[in-house]
Amino acid sequence: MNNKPTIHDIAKALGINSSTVSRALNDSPRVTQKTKNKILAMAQELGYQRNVLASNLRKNVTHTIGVIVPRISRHFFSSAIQGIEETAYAAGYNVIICQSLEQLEREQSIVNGLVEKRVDGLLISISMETLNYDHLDLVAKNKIPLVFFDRHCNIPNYSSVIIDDFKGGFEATEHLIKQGCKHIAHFSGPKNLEIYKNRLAGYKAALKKHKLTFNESYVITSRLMEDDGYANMKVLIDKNIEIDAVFSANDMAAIGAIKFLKQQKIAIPEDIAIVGFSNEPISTAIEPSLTTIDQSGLTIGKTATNLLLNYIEEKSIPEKGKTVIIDTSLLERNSSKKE
Amino acid sequence: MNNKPTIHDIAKALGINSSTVSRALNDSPRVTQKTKNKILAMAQELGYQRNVLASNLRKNVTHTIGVIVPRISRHFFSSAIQGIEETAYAAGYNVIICQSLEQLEREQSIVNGLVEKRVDGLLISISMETLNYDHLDLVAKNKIPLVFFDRHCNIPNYSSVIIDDFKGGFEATEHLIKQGCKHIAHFSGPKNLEIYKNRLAGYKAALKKHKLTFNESYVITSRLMEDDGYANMKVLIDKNIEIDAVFSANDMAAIGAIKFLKQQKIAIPEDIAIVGFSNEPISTAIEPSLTTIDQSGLTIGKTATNLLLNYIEEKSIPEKGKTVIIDTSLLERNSSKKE
DNA sequence: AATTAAAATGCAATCGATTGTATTTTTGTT
DNA sequence: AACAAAAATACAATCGATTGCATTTTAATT
Repeated sequence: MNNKPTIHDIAKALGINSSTVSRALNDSPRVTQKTKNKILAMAQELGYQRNVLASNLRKNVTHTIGVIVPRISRHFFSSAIQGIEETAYAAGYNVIICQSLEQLEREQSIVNGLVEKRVDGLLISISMETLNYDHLDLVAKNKIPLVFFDRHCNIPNYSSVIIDDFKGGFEATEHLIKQGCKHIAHFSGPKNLEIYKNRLAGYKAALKKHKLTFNESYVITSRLMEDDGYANMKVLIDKNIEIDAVFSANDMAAIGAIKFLKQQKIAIPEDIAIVGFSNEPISTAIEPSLTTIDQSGLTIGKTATNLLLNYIEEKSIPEKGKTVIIDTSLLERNSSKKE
Repeated sequence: MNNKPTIHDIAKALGINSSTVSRALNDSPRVTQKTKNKILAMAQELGYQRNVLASNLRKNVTHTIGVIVPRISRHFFSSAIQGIEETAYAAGYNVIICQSLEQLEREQSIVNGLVEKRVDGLLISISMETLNYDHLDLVAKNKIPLVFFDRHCNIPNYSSVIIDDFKGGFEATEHLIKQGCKHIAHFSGPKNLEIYKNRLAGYKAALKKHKLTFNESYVITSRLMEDDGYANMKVLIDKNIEIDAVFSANDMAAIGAIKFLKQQKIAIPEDIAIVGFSNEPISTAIEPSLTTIDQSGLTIGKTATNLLLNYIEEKSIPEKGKTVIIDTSLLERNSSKKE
């Protein structure tokens, strides 16, 4: 039986019109308190629950925001999602989470599905494969507000909430230089992602400032999984490339490198110092503990959601998106402190 | 302008009826291929997208499943969510994620909201505060299929996907006994959660099997955060309670204990051996690496979702829920291996 | 008491797709 | 060519809430 009570049932039971019931339930000033009380009591009695589907259809909203991340289980993303969910929930919005799994095709189909679902807004951290942005045209065409977080695109119309990757890369590298390192390798990620471009740029800038020459062969690009870090480190050692430090663009690859070095009994930080990026929880547990750049997913998620909710409630998408930069800080730990 | 084309626009443009358009778009056999082609072409031309809201209202489905977890960013839950999302996505369902943040009140209000949203099914891992289940009556009343995962309730009507906590607790403890430990403490979690009751029961059973006496004062109950583990360990040491091992009901508390012991320069595992539970990624990074019980969130998430999807598609909720038990295994690492 | 303004409620269309039934068109048979 | 059967399409109600406009009721004023 699908006999969930509707406003019509309430109306009939009270001998009044369903429009009045609707208004009463929405606490409209057009209904007397007396009638409201009667209606509320009857709603309670019948166990009425608003049919959100019908309401949403009529009002053409969903109070739902779509979130696309590469992978939920990555710590950074799950903390960002935590921040997103908390902020959205407080504002009365639900969150639909989808994973691109780093695949462009999946990302495209997800965007399509979410637009079809009529989400009120979108938060996206793009996949490593995302080189073209045609799938976002649909979002623009439907005037759905969109905010990038962390992994953003360089499209002027959209807003982004990101961290200062350049500064992070710069500080990480400068820190190594101050420890006396002169030959600093860099593990970088896919070049279509701005974050990795910027971390690399920060690295280069720090070298330049301290008059160290940039050496192309010191930069190894990979997908920055733990295994990649391990393999990268192995390549550097096997090829006998003379380095005394590594700045890895994320923690996982740094951990991989540390594991390889420990196996080879190469001293960290004495022989090779390591700095990561992101402050994953694992970075405090590994030995030596990993120096890294703190990047609060929670803060990024909250900020991005607040920005998006603003656009949604104002019902206007700005001509020119703005970029909010969340500050980062260097956490000095044992993998790089030489004194 | 809200001029998204509807089936009526397509119908008008072709001089046919919108019901035919609807059937064509749903690939009904009641429409000729010729007409279908015309309609599909026109839909393409107008940039038509189905209004899922209207469709859902009419069909009284949402193709959405609601997921409630205590906290997204906990690694176990984020992997479970990853499994849930992947399975749901493959079946054409979206996933709304909500966090109880371990608060009963929040859990209640979330359940309410999701029922109101007319989710097709629910996956829940209950909060530490959840002692009464009245809020689930609404779910039953609305005949919404519900599957618990990991943190389940002992309500016979519902299905659960859980791991064999008893066996895990038993194996963890027996492993310590086989290493020669005779005074094994246990860090337990809130007693309203079946998982902690069962892990404790496994612990007791192993003691009994090996003729070790169970000592009430060896069991410390807390919320099992890292800080709790640290504090628990401190209490044991400060009180001079003579123990040679700890079985912690989760990894985080075990890590806290390790950190305290390392500070006190107490040797692990020689003086005190440690076993955790869950195989968090951090457990391989800590030194000594943590012996633990492997518990695949991904598998649990996938299994629970498949079970739920079955109930949803069969449109029947079984009288008696079933319990699926996912196997666990002991991962012997350095925090407990004495030889 | 009559009049009018204001407040409360009712009416009916609407959001867009779906679907049971009715009608029209096509196809096949003699 | 006539007719029945089958196939294709059209009609209209429906899902449940919302909302502009119309009508009724109440309150205020003279």
